[in-house]
Amino acid sequence: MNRSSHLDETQLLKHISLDCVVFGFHDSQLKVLLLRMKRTKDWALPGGFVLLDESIEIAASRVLRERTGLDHIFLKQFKVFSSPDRSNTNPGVQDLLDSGAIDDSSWFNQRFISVGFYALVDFSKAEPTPDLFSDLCHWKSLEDIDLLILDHNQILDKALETLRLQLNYQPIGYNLLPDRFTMPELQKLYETILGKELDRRNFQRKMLSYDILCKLEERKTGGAHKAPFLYEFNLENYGKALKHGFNGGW
Amino acid sequence: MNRSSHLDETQLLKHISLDCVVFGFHDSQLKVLLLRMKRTKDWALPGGFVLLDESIEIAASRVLRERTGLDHIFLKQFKVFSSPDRSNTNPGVQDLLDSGAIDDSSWFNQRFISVGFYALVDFSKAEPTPDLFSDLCHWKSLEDIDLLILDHNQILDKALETLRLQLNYQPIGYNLLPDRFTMPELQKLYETILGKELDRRNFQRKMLSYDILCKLEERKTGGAHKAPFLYEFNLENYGKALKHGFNGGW
DNA sequence: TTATTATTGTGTCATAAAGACGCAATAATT
DNA sequence: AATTATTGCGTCTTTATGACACAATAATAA
Repeated sequence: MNRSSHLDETQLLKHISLDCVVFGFHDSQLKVLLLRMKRTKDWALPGGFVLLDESIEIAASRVLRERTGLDHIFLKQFKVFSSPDRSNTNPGVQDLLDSGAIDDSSWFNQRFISVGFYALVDFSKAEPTPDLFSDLCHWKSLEDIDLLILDHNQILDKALETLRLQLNYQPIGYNLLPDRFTMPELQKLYETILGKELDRRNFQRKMLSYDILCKLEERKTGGAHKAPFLYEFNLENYGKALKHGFNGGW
Repeated sequence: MNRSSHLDETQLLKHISLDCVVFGFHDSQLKVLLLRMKRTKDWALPGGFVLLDESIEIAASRVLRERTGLDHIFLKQFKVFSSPDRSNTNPGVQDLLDSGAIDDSSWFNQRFISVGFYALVDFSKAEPTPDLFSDLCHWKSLEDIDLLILDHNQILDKALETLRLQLNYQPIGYNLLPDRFTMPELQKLYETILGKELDRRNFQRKMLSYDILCKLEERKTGGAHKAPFLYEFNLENYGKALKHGFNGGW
């Protein structure tokens, strides 16, 4: 999908699509970017197709640029969804066609194999923007999400599972938090992703041991209690940690 | 690809292929299954295409069944390779066409996005079998592999990287070793995958702590020295470990 | 202005995991 | 029967994790 008002199918690779699970963090909640389909009002993950001269990664970052206004988003493939009947589950392609939500049946009627990506973005910087087929683009809290079109619930679940796994061997936060943040904020992010509470003091000890944080002189005032220090990521070490991973194991 | 003598392109999903990095373990070495192209004698990873009614996983297991004679192989997607010029690297599609290695130019001339899988198989049980386009199917030691067609070197490297990562949070061995094995054999497998030596006693302690092994009464005789005990995997716990993973971290 | 309150900064102690290494037992070979 | 390389099992030290104590403090309430 591009910014123009219609799909130029001749420029797209057939049978291949991509879907993005875009995570943001706000009000101590994990949010996901969703689109509402114009006519059926069904909700869907942002997605798109691959131009003839694009890699799938380039296509995904183009789609995300269109949906969020952001460039250089953290983006990772996590699974290919290819069940031959994936277009017939939940509100499926036939429902969308029947309802008129999709007017270009020849393109959408083909079988698609979809590459799932998850993305981590700074909630405060993204500007949610609908695509050609949707009238709304919104952040939704995980618990507020029910039925999505096609196999998008499955895609979302798998993305979350992958994100939780990633937490165990890679640093997270740089892409989801503002540049400067407090230790409690970082901890809350981890707790939200994991879905469980962590000990404040042990969390800080472990996080500091990774050597990816810079403690600033400044504190974050305005809260109702003792002002916590601000931190920022040490990008050099953060990058190394991303590359090499924590928890070697062996 | 199927067992018949030609490709029935009408039954295949266009633009989509899959490539498998099949790992085996033999003589204390990690091996990978490779095909030699009929005319160019270039080496390639086993791969194939997706039938109209198949998921990509089903297609991959079909391909592996054809290449190894084995069913229910451990198989995992690890990355999609989609660079628009991937068919023009190394010995690329054009070279294959020029040399006559491929006679069906209309099918192979399209752009493919390839889903990379890695597989773990019991070396002793597999029966390497060439496909339509190859005259040899062989196990090759990692260090003996040089230039492969297309982006297959890149695919192989990424598979190995993924396998090493997997070692840190999942059990490995059931798919690569015979049913009964000794602790030194299991250790050697880990050392080979990781490319480094491990302390014998610490390895055993850690491995036993996972509670996925059953120590048998019997020992493996025939070696030149003290006979080591035989072990087998406790499949129930092994399955749980696969599902839940080691090294929680948080 | 002072007391209150919830939260933050820092530290301790007990337990568990990981790393380094010692030594006797033993299966085939000399 | 002695030799040799390897295995089984253990110890000691260091590091990481889990659970919790207590003083400091920023906004708010009295």
